[in-house]
Amino acid sequence: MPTETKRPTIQDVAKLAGVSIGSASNVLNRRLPVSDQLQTRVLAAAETLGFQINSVAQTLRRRSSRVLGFCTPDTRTAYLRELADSLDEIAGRNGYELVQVLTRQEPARELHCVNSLLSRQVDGLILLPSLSPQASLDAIARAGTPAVVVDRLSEDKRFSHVIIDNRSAMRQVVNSLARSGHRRLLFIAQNLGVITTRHRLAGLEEEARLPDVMVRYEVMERGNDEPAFVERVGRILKAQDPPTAIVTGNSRVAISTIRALQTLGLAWPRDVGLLTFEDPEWADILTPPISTVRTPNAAIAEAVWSSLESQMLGHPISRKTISILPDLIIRESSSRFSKGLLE
Amino acid sequence: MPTETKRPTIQDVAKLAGVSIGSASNVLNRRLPVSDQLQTRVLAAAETLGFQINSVAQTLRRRSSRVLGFCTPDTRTAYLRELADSLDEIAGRNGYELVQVLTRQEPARELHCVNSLLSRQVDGLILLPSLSPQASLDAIARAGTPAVVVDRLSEDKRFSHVIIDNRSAMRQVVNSLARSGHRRLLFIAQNLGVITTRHRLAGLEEEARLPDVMVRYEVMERGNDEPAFVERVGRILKAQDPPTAIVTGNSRVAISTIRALQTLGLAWPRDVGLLTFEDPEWADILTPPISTVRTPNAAIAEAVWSSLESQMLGHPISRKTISILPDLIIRESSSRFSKGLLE
DNA sequence: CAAATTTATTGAAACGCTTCAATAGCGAAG
DNA sequence: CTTCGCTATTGAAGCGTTTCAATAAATTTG
Repeated sequence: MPTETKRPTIQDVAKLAGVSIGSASNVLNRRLPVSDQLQTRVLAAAETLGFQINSVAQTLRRRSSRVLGFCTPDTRTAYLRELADSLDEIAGRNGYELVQVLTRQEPARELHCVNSLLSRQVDGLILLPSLSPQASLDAIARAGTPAVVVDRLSEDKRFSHVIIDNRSAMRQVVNSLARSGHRRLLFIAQNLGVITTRHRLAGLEEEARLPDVMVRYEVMERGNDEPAFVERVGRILKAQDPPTAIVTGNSRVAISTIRALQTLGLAWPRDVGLLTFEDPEWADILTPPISTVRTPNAAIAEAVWSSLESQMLGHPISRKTISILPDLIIRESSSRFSKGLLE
Repeated sequence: MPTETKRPTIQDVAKLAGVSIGSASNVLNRRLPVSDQLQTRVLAAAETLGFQINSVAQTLRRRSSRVLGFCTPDTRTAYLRELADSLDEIAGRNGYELVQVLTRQEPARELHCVNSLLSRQVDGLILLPSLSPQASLDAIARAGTPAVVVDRLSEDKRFSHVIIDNRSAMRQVVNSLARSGHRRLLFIAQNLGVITTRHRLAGLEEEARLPDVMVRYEVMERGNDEPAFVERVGRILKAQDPPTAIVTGNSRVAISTIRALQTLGLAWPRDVGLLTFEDPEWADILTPPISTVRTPNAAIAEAVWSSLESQMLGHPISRKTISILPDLIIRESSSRFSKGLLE
C-alpha cells in the first residue's frame, strides 16, 4: 500500500550504462571478469542513479539472505541483551545481519517467530528455547536451516548447543559462600522448571554434600505476587536458623529480593549475604555492591558463530555441545559480616 | 550455501490439491471468493505438506513486507529498550513485525542500516537519528518510505516527528527541586551537542530566570574518562557554594555520577540531591531511591504508529510534530536533607 | 431455450535479481 | 587465411509469489 517512488533497479543501471543486465549484475557482484571500460560505465551509472540493490529479489534468487535470526524470550534481562549485542557484533563482522525476535517465552509465539524467520529465508538460526520447544525445533529441522540452541540444553540430538555450565557455576558459588563462612543458603529461582535452574540445583546439591562444605540450603520460586513474595522471604529469614546468604537466579529475582529485604528492614551483608546470577550494570552501585556470576557473552557468541558457520559452509553438523563456565565476581554483599562475628 | 531441504512451495500445494496455482493463492490469502470444495482441498493439501509461505517471494511480488524497521543508537539504554518493546508490541498487534538495527550513533553506520532496511522493503521506518542524519534522511525520502523520526527533532520538514518535551520536563524538574529548597543545581549531560540536551538546557535556563524560582546552575559533560570525571565532580562539589542537587541526563550518566559520589565519600540526599532522566529498573532499590523523569513509552509508540499507519495508508503526510511530556517520579534522593537544615 | 449476466477458476505475466549456456569477438596457432 | 581456443558479454530462464485479464461454468432473464 505504501506509495513509494520507484527506486532504480539494476535494469535502469544497465540501460543507462548501455550494457546487458547480466553484465551489470556481474560488475556489482564482481563475479565474472569484466573489462575495465564496462566496469567503470556500470559503476558510474549506478552512482548517478543512486542505485541500491533490492535484497528481497536478491534473496529470492540466491536462496540466501545473509541474515541470522535470534529468537530470544525477552530483551529485559541484562544477560540476554548483552548476548544479543555480542551476536550482532560477530554477525556484522562476518557480513551477516542479525535480526532478533521476541518469543516472550511462549511456545506458540516461539513457533510463530521461528516460522517467520524461516519464511524470510534466514541463513542461520539461534534459538534460546522455551520450555516446550519441540514444535519449533521440528520446524527448523524440517527446513534444514543451520541452527544453534543456546543457554538451554534441549534433548534434541539434531542440534548443536552452546550452554552455560550452570552446575559448575553454582558449585563455585556455594564454595565461595562457604569459604566466607556461610553454612545456610537460600536459593531463589525465577522458575524451577527451566533446565538452567535444574542444573544449578544439581550443582548446589552436589556441593552441599561434600564433607568439607556441608551447607544446608532451601529453595523457593519468585512468583509474580510481590506482596506474597515479601511475606515468604520474611518468614524464611525469621525462622529458626535462618539462611545466612541468599543466591538469586537472575537480576529480576535479585531486584525483587532486594525490595523484599528493604521492606523487611534487612540490610546486606549485615543481616544476610547476597549473590546473584547475572551481572547487571547496577551491581556495583548498590551499597554495598552485590556479588554476581557473570556470563562471558563474547565467548558464547564466538562458539555460536563457529558452529553456525561450519553448518552454513555445508560441513556435516558437528553436533557437539559446548559448555562455557561463567565468572564469579565477588563484591562485598557476599561476605560474612556481623552475624559471622557473633556465631 | 546452506544446504536446505527444499520446503514445499505453493506450486506443490496446488498440484497436490489438483487446482491451479492462482486458486491456491486465492485460498491462502482469502482474496477472491472460492468454492468450499476447492477451499478445503487446498487447505488440506497445505496441511499435509506442512506448507509455509515464502515471504521473500511474497514481499517481492507484493512490494510490501509487513515489516517495520527501527533504527536506534543502542540497546543498552533502558529507555530505548522499553521504547523498542512498546513499538514491537504495537507493531505485532497490527500485524507487522518490527526489526531493530543498531546505528551505534555513527552517521555512516546509520546510513548503512537505513539502506539495508530500505533494500529489505520495509513498509515503514522509525529513526532515532544520529547527530548528522542528513544522508539517512535523504535516503529515506528518496525511497518514499513512510517514516517517523523519534526522540530527536531534526530540522527536516519532510518527516513526522514524535519527541519528548524535554524543555517542559526540565522546567518541572527545576521547579520540583526548587520547592524542595534546592537553589544551586548541577546538570550533567552525556553530550551537549545533542538536541535533547539543548532543549533541556533551554528549559533549565527559562526556569532559572523566573523570579519565584531563582536557582543557579552549572553544566558539565560526562566524557568517557572516568577518573577525570570523578575528579571534576569532586572539584565542583567542593568549591564554594556547591550545587545542592545534581540532575543527570540519562541512566549511564547517573551510574557514573553515583560511582563518583561513592568514590568521593558523598551520600545522597544528605550531601547532594540526585535526580535523573530515565527511570531505570534499579532506581528504587538504591538507598535511598532515586527520583527520575520517566518517559511514557507506550504513548510514544502509539503516536509513532498512528503517524506511520496513516502514511502507509497513503494519506498525505500529516507532517505534524507530536510532543510528549514525561512524568516526574519523586523519590527520596531529591529531597533537601541535612544541609537544608543547616542553611 | 438462447442470450445475457454472474461467478468460479485458470494461465501467464511480473516483481528484481542471479546464473549459466550460448554467442560474439579476437588474437594465436596451424 | 582459416581454424581453434580464449575471454568478455549477452539473453533468457528461474527463484515463489500475487494479480488480473481471459475463460469456463453456472445461473438468471427475456
